[in-house]
Amino acid sequence: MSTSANKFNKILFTILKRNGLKYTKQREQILNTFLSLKGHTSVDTLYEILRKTNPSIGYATVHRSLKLFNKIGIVEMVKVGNQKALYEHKDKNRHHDHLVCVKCGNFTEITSDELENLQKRIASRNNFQIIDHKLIVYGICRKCKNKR
Amino acid sequence: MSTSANKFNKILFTILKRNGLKYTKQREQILNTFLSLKGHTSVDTLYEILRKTNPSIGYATVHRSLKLFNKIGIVEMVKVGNQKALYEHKDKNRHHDHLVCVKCGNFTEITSDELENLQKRIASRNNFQIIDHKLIVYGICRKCKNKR
DNA sequence: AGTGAAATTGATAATTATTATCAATAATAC
DNA sequence: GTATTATTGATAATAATTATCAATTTCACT
Repeated sequence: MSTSANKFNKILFTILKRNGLKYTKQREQILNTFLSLKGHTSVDTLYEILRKTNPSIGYATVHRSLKLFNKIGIVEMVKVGNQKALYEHKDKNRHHDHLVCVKCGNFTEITSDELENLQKRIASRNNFQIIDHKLIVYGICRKCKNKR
Repeated sequence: MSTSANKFNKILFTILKRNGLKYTKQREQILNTFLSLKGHTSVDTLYEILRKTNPSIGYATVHRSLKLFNKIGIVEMVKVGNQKALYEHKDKNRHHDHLVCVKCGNFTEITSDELENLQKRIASRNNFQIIDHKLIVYGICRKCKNKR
């Protein structure tokens, strides 16, 4: 096991403990495999990959774990419309949002300090205590624009 | 039928026609009943209300119609997480977004020119042709903050 | 007004993602 | 090491949405 994986595992252990949860082999595997992937990963995709190294892992466990990781703040969940949930790495410091192309379905990640600040102003105007926000901009990406 | 309903019906007819769709009694009823309600309406709620005046109307028709109305731009759809879709009146001129309270589930509508402009800047930076956007801010509303 | 092509409806089945159930197993505090 | 408690894996249940399809309705065109 690599040093960085070891480091992640310690962090995982600490966070789970802090939340009164147990550190399990499955959770370790699921998180490490998830972190080895880039971009946006669905439960199904991750499950299929995990099965190669651990054929006995259960689908429900993968589903539950990703959901749990999202809840305790170590992975990010993105949902667009009725589509299935996708999970992505959590930026350590910056929240990011998404441009979604309605033609090809691809995501572009965006970060914007202006948006973070604007959000705070809007919330304080409404006497609203922000926990999080999700901005999805729908449109047509550069590639698809050029296609026509 | 009221004058305003008549007006809506003409608009509906025009928009349907423009989209190559037919004007039906059901679509008229569904839209008019929907417009007579305030706030955020689910398919189920609207279906139950419609059944009182038209017991033979089908659930699928209500579902399809709201979805269609959203597609052709005459009603707005809001989805939060895995919850069922809610539909709301479309603001004629202004897009609006939502603050969602994670405690009580209530929505607060917000409009922001700053956000509209910011969105445009972000999109143009990414060479992205905007169609629409949805911002949902999750947090705790004034009422629930004061409750504790 | 009548007609024919095409769209819509209503009932219901199918689909899909997610969540619940529960006995067996594993992790952790003591 | 043991008791307690959470988690796992398999699968069933749930819930929203979408597909199917025969019967009906709309509408463009005479």
